Amino acid sequence: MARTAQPQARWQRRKEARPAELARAALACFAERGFAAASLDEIAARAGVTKGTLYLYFPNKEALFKEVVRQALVPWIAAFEAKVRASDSPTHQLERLISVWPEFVAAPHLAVLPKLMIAEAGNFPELAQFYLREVIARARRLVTGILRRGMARGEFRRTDPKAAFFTVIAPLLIAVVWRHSFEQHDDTPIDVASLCKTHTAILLDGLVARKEER
Amino acid sequence: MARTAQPQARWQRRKEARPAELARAALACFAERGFAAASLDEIAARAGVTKGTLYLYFPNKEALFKEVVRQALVPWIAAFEAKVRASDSPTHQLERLISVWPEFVAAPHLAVLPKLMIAEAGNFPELAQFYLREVIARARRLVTGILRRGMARGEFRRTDPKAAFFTVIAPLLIAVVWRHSFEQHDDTPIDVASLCKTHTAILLDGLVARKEER
Amino acid sequence: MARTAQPQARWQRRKEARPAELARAALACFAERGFAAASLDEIAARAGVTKGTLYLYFPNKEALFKEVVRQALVPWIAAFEAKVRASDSPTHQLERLISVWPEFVAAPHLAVLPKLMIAEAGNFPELAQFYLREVIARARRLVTGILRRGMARGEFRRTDPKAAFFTVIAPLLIAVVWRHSFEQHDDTPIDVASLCKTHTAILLDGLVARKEER
Amino acid sequence: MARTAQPQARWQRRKEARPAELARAALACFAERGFAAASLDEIAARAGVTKGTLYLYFPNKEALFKEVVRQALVPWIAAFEAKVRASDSPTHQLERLISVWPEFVAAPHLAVLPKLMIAEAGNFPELAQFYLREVIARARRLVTGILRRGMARGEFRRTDPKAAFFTVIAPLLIAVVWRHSFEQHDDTPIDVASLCKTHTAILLDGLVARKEER
DNA sequence: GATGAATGAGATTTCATTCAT
DNA sequence: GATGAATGAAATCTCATTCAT
Repeated sequence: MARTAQPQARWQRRKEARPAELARAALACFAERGFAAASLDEIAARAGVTKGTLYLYFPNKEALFKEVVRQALVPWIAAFEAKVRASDSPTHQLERLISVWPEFVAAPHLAVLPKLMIAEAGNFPELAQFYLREVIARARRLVTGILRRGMARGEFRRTDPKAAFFTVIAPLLIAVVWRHSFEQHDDTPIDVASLCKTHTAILLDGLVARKEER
Repeated sequence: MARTAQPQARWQRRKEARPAELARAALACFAERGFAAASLDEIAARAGVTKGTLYLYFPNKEALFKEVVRQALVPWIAAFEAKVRASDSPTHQLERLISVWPEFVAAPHLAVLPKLMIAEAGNFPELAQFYLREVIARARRLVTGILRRGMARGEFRRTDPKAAFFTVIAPLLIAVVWRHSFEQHDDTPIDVASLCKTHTAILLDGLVARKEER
Repeated sequence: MARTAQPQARWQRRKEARPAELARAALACFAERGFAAASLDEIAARAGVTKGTLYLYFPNKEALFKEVVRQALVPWIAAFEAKVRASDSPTHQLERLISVWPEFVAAPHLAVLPKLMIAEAGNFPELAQFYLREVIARARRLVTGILRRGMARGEFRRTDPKAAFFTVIAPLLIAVVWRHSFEQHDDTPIDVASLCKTHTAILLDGLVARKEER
Repeated sequence: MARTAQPQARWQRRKEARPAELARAALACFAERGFAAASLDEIAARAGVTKGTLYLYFPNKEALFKEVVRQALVPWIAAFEAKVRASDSPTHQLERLISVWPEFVAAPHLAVLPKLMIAEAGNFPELAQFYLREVIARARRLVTGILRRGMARGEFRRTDPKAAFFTVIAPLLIAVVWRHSFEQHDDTPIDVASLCKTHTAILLDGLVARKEER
C-alpha cells in the first residue's frame, strides 16, 4: 500500500491566506495593547502560527506594525468619501455622513484604527504623516468642503470651517475610540446610533431652544 | 560665617518634595514615550535619583502611573467644577467650561494624559476604572447636570444628555489628543482658542443659519 | 563521507532531554547553596544554556524548584513502596525498608532535598504541601500500614502507629540531613549502613536486655 | 512655663533592652525564613526599630546571624544536661531525657534552633562547628554515656552507642523541626507528648511482641 | 514554507548597606 | 542613640530576534 506523494498540502493550502491572517491578528493585538505591549507570541498565536513565521513575512516588529496599519488605512478613506456624494444639499450631506458612522463603528477592522493611530502616532512619525495625509486631510477636505458650500449657499451660518471640522467629527471619533478603550470597563455601553442622532441635532440646530424653527 | 564648600553630598533628603518630583518626572517620561516604553531608569535619572528610590515611594511602575494620573488630573476636574459653580445660567456655564480648556491644553505634559489613557486603558483595567470613575464620570455628571438644568429651565432644547455629553466634550478632547499625536506632523497647528470659540458657537446655536436670532 | 568540521553551532535543540538536564543542574545548585542563594544564572550556566532557556521550561524559579523535588523524590518513594510489597512479614518489611536507605543517602545531590525542604517549607507553602502530600504522607501510609498489619497479626506490640512512624523514620532522616549539614565539620563521618543496622535492631527488639529472645 | 530638661528619656528607657529585643526578633525571622530570605526590614520591624538601628549593634547581616544564633545556643546545652542527672539507672535516665523534651519543644526561643542550624550549617561553617562542639557533641556524650553504662551493667543490650544515639535522639529532633517547618501546612498537628511516650516504649522494648516481659 | 528551541539584551524589582540628620 | 531616605548591585523575568531542522 504505497503512500501516494502528497504535494505538501499542509502548507500550500494556506499559503495565500497567510499574510491576511497575520495582518488581521496583528492589527487586533496592536489595537488592544498598543505597539509596545503587544507581543509577537500573542500575535502569532492569534493567527494560528508560530513566532518564527512572522519573520518570513516581516523583517521585524516595527515593520510588521507599519505595514499592517498602513494597509488597513486604505479602506477607511474610500468608504468614507463614497457615502457623502449621494446628496447635494450640504445639510443632507452632513446628516448622511454622520448617519453612516454606526456602520464604521461596527466593522471590527476599521473601528480599531483611530485608537491605534492616536496611541502610536507619536512613536511612528511616518505612519502619522501617512494617516494625516491619506485619512485626516481628506476627511477635512470633505467636511470643510461641505461647510463652505453650505455657507456660500447661505444654508450654514459663517464659522471657521477648519475649527468647525472638529465639532463635526470629534464626537464620532470619540465614539469609536471609546469602544476600544473604556467601554469594557464601564457599566453602561454607549448607544452609537442615539449618539449620532443627538449629535446631528445639536450640530445643525444647537442646544439653545427657540420659539420659531427654521 | 561663610558657607564652607559642601563636599558634594551623595544625595539629599527630600522626604516631602520627593513624591511630587518623581511624579513630575514620570509624567514627562510617560508623556514622551508612553507607559511601556518609558523606563524606570529614565524616570529616575530625570528626577535625579536612582531606580531604587522610586520604590521607596511607589510599589511598582503601574502604581506610579496611577499616581501620576491622579495627581495630574484630579485638580483639573475640580477646577472645571469650580468654574461651573461660579455661574448660574446653564448657557454661561457651558461657555465658561469650554473657555478654561485652552489653559488645560497648555499645561505642560498634562494634556498627554487623555491620549495615554486611551492607549493604555486596555492594559490596565484598574487604572481605566479609576480614570472612568474619577475623571470621566465626574466630567459627565458636570456636563449632564448643566444640560438637564438648561432643559428644565426651558433654556436648552430637549436632547439625551448622555449623548449630548459627547458632542460637548469630544471636540475639546480631540484637540488635546491632536496636540500630542498629529500636530507635529501637520503643517498648520490648530488654534485651540479659536477652536473653542467656534465650538461654543455651534454647540449653542447650531450650524444652520436663521433669519431671527435669539 | 567524512564529517566536516562543524562551525560550532551556537546551540543545539534538545527538546526532550532539556527538562531533565535543567532539573539536574538546578538540583545541584539548590543542593549546594539553598533555594534563595542559588541563582538562575548559575543554574543556567551549569546546564550549559542561558537564563532565558530556563523560562522555556519552567514559569519561574519556584516552579523549577518544585519540579526538581518532584522528579527527584517521587521515584524514590515508589521504590520504597515496591521494596515493601516484595515481602509479606511486617518485620521483614521494616527491615527491607530501612535497608534501602543507604542507597538513597548515596544518590548524588538527592539526599539534600529533605534538608532543603525543612529549610524552605516556611517560604513556599504550596511546595510544602506538595511535599507533605507526595512524600511524607505516602511514607507515613507505608510505615503505618506495616505497623498496623504487624499489630493485627500479633507480630508487633500495640502502639500509636502515627507516633511510632517518627521513631521508625526520624533516625534515617537525620542521617541524610546530617550528611549535608554537619558531617563535613565533624571528625568522624557516620557509617549509614551501621546506623541502619543498629536502628533496625533497636526498633525491633528495644534497648533493654532480656534473658530469652524471640 | 519653662520646659524642664528631659534627660532624653525616649531612648534611654530602652537602651539596655535593645540588644535582647533585636536578637529575639532576628532569631525568629531567621528561623522562619532562613538566613537568605529573612530581610533586615522585617527583623527591624519585628523588633520595633528601623533598619539603621541594626547596624548600630551588628556590622552586617551575617554577623547579626552568627551572633544571635551563637548566643541562643548556650542555654540549650546546660538545660539539656541538667535534666539527666537526677537519676542513676540508665533506663530511667533515658526515660527522663525524653520526657522533658516537650518542654523544649514548647519554648519558642529554643525550639527554633535545630531547624535553623540544619538549614544553615552548610553556609556557616564556624557556626556549624560551634553547634557541633557545644551542643551535638555534648548531647552525644550524654547519651552514649548512658548507653555505655547501661550495657556495662547488663541493663541494655550491646549495640554501637554512636549509632544508637541517632535512634534515641532523632525522633525528638524531628518533632521540633516539624513544628517549625511542616506543622503549619499539615491538617493534624503532632502530639509531642504522645510521640515521646511511644518513642520511649519502642526504644526500650522494641516493636516486636513477646510472651514474657522483663 | 514553517517551526520552535535558544538566545541575550534589557526590563522591573529587591534589599543589604550607608550616612546626613 | 536612632532614624529613614537614598543607594547600587544583583536578582528574577520578558521578549524580539535568530537559526537548525
